[in-house]
Amino acid sequence: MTKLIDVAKAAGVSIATVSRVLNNPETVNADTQQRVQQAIKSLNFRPSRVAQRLRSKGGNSKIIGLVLPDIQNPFYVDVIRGIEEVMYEHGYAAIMCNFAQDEKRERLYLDILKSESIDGLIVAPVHGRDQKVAGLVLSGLPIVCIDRGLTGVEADVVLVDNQQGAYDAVSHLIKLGHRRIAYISGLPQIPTSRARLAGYEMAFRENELVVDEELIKYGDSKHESGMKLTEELLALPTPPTALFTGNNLITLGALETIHRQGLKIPEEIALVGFDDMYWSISLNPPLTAVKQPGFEMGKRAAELLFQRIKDPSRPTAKVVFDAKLQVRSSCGATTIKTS
Amino acid sequence: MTKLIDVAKAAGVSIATVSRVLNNPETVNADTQQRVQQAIKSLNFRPSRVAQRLRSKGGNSKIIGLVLPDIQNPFYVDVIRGIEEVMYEHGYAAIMCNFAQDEKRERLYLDILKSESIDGLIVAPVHGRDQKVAGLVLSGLPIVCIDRGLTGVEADVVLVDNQQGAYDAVSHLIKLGHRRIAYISGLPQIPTSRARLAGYEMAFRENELVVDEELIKYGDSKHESGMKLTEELLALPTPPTALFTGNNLITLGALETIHRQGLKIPEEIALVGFDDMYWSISLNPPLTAVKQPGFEMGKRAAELLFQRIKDPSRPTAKVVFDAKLQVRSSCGATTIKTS
DNA sequence: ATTATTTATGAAAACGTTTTCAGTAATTAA
DNA sequence: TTAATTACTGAAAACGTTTTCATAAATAAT
Repeated sequence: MTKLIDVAKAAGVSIATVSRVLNNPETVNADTQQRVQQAIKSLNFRPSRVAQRLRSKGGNSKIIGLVLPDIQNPFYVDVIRGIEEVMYEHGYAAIMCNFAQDEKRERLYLDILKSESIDGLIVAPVHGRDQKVAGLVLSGLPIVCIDRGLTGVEADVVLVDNQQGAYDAVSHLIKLGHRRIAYISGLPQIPTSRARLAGYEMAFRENELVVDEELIKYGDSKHESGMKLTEELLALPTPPTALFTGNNLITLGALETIHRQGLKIPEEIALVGFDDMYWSISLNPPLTAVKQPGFEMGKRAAELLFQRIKDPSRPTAKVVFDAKLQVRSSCGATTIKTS
Repeated sequence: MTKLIDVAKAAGVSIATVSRVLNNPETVNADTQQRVQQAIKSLNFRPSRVAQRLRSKGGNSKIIGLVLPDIQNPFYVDVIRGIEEVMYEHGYAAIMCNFAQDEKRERLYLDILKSESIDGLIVAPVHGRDQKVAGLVLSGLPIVCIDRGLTGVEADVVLVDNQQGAYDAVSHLIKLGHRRIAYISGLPQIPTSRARLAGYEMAFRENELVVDEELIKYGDSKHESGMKLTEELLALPTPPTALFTGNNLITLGALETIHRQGLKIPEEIALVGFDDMYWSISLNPPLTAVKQPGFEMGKRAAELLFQRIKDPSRPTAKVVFDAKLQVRSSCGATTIKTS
């Protein structure tokens, strides 16, 4: 690795001058500058980011942390892509930490990131009262939360109106005549799970229907749990006529169980999922789903993070995107009216 | 941030001793050790990885780089999960770089990683003669290639027998009676695209059939290109009776086009894809596909990387996994025999 | 012509570790 | 009892930057 001193020698200046050419070119004489630039180019010099980070901490180490619950969920992949898009433009790199919905793992990653002296952090906290993340916010590290906010501490957050999205989905099912609508939730401690439940309940309330508690199931937001809970629901004495699934992976699990049991969608069981995928149209049947703009959310989060890195004292922002119902064919009118 | 000196003061020792307790506990007296450990705990001290990395370069900075072509492709997501699994066990973090099949972007990320003093790198090079990656290998950085090897330079590599996988897929179609089988390839410069083409051609040759060049299309390995090229194929005077798609995303694109045109699978057009997804069974129809064990590949790559970090001189390894055809219902017998 | 100001540069400290080297205290060998 | 090891520990250098401070040269002001 060529370093500052090599360039300095080649250009016949001190390392301070080389550093200045790199960071404050205007403070150095034009032809010295030229000589240094030349040396830099010919030696193909690139400053060590590690040394940079060690020396000048806070705000120009060009690396951020990314802490997400589940990289297997296409929604978060979209988020990552959005974040990466704007990171790349700024010459930033990201340390990716996938904590798989496991709080212990999240903690470990946060510790690592802390000791990596990152400039900032984008995180979807395990739950709203995540002390570890809250502590980092308080410590002054620029942080923006995505998908889920933090209660009790001020922090930027980018998310979707989950309650509204769920409400729309369930209302749609109700309008189609469904009355026994099950909700397969993700982990109950995740704020989005609760918000979506609230939307579900709101739809029932507004239609003067009562929710049957046995139709609400809690899982762990993964494919397997979607499969298993769907089995349980279908095994009920009076099974639901429609399913509202709490996220992407649950939806796919539910689909698998339904197909394995040879049930017809939507004739025998209707399905609406939270989270759309660009290939939802190719599912069997094309899936009706609530779409979150993951890519845009990621971009927005990254932009907010840069803003905060630049100006740590700016007031916190809460960006709420719309969740839009994409109607396809997985939830036609019910044949088994139960009202 | 509490640092070595704080712990040292609290324990009444020098920073050297604290460092030793951390790295070579056996060299320090038992009760001193205890005192230091106590101080570490009570101050909640964690060494700065940045300083560690700057000081002792090569092999214990606990961070690696991850350079992949397309995070949107579920195959790479599996790979990442596998890698992450073993990274996590070792307390390593990964800087994730998604170069989106763009060589310029790959180069920039590699430069960044270099100046981050990573311990090692797992990469799927843009193409076999990737000079940038080759240069890094030559420079002595521990590297393992995944999904695609490097020609002309010795490096560890983990991949799948692409030719065999493609051969199996196309043979299967031929056995079902198909003769006009199209191949939608990803970017031709990607080694896997070529290996899969070779498998395709081999299947034809072994069955004493000739390939019709107009049925081979090259795209950019993404969803859109899968859609577009499928349209082109279907618009042919005598369209193919079966499609072999070169990767995940192309398959989904093809599916979308086929559905939009209202064609029946497999009656009007059969489909076999390269890359399976765990939800392939929920597609319409359940997809027959060649499955790569992405998760295992990722784990293996990470293990190889650790081995090489420990012993940079060990001979390079080439790990070839099997690609297994998962037969589902997207490619029944053809009705339009053309032989 | 002298002083004050500006411009351009370098020397050296600092960031937080690891590691070498040397030295002291304790143990063993003679 | 003295010499030779051995076991611990600390001082200081090193990693590659950025930045402060001082200084020399050049310019402007008197």
